[in-house]
Amino acid sequence: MSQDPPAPTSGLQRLWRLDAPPRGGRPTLSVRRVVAAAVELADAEGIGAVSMGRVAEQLGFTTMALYRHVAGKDELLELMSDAAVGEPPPTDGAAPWRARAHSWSLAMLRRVREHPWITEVPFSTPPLGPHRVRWMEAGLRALRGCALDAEQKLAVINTLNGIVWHEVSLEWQQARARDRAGRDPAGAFADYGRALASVAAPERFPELAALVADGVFGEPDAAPGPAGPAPVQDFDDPLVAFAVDRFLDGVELLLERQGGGAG
Amino acid sequence: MSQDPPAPTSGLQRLWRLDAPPRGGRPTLSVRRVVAAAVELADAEGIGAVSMGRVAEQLGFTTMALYRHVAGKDELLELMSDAAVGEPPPTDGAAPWRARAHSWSLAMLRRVREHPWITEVPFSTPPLGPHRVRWMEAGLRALRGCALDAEQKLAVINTLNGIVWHEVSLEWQQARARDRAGRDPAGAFADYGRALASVAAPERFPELAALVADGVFGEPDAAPGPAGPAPVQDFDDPLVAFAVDRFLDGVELLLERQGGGAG
DNA sequence: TAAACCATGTGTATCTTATACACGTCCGAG
DNA sequence: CTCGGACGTGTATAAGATACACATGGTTTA
Repeated sequence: MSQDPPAPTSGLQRLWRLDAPPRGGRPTLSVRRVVAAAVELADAEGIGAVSMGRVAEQLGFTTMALYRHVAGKDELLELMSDAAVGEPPPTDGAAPWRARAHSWSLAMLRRVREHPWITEVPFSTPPLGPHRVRWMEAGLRALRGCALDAEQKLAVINTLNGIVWHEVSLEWQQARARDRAGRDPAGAFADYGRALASVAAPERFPELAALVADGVFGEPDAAPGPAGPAPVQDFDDPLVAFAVDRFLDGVELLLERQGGGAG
Repeated sequence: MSQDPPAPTSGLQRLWRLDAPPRGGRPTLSVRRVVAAAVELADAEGIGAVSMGRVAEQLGFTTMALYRHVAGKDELLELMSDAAVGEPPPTDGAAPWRARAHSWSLAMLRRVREHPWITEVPFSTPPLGPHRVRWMEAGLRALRGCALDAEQKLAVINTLNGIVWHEVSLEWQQARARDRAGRDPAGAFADYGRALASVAAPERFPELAALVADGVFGEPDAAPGPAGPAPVQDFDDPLVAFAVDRFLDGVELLLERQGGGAG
């Protein structure tokens, strides 16, 4: 009755106490290992493949063993996505805020791309995990010296986050559509461009049709082969970079208008 | 063999053919009705509540009846989210692109807010439904007369989308956290602010702690009552508006730099 | 050192859901 | 009038989450 008052936040606590020393005895399983296995599984086969059973199997334990370490699947998902974003990179104290914000965004982009399934996890909670919180802190630190008020800073990092997540989410969906087409040549279009083309009648969707014709979604004359391996484009960021840069330009502009210079 | 070649895209087709005339005879159930019922359910109780069974019950049919009209739950979800975004508002031909883009974003924001569960639907496909596509078209139309190239226009509307969705997603998560706290006063924090406060130790998270202290996440001295009904803030958009405006400012700036004026 | 404890795993049972299949029915076409 | 197909129904199956009660071995306590 002394060491652990049930505390109103078991969930949150678990989120932050991954390292609680193994309490009773043999430290075979652990939250860390469970989460790690789950993340690995998701990386390999998507969140769809993450079931309590599969994770347990991966670890060589029974399904129910997991419940000794996580409250349930929801909590596991929360832990997974927090773990997957991992640690933010250090903030370059010398760089101006603009450059720091930019690289913070790109770092996040890369991280999320490594675990694209994060974008599919149905979050039930706003970001409260230790890693997420550390990214927030890092983002705010990046904006130090920028003359925005607290609310605006928060809006800035939220927006950057939104841009990045949305982008990865789209990439991911397209990639999936692509390889669904690979597996089942009859069931889906080889790529988003072709699908859009089939659907965007030029009379009703002139603008869209023009984009498609422009090849913005991929060359329309790319081999329509039954199930080409689809050369995984690795546009390393032009699209996101565009968005991030425009947004940050806008923020800079605001600062200039407001105060004349950077605080 | 004349009216409906099986076509490689039954899914896509169903997405676009909601109005196919009732083929055989009595038009009791229909894709429309199924989707409508599902949307209603999701609006009322969240996507979590949407199961084939519940939807069927809602309509007074058996679960299996639904399968005559949709291929399965995934397709239903796709149809639902397309239906939920609905029709984009008309484009104001007279307004400048900037204003049009702005109101397009706000229209989308409002729409998504009406059906916040959309942000939780695990998309397996890039946007191909008729409504989604119409929103894209509308977005592009809004950008007509703006001297961006095709790719950039696409990036702009994607970004605006990302900003909006991410925002709604956050609002939604916070709202849920809030009323989870209401239901189970011990299980979660009354609000995000308090939760963050409990977690963001000032020594390790100075920036964040400052924000929290600033009351950016809600006043820290708000009654910590066991389950206050939590005055649902209705910031109609200041945060999103900030993001959208900054971004569009950035785009304008780019155009000025590029060409001197708007095409 | 012996006894009690408790954290950890296990096995089994249950409940919810999605979905395959086969059957009956009623409509309109020939 | 009869046949075929669209539409609903009912039943069966399988996956998955999770509650519960029990076994076990190290830790702690008397």
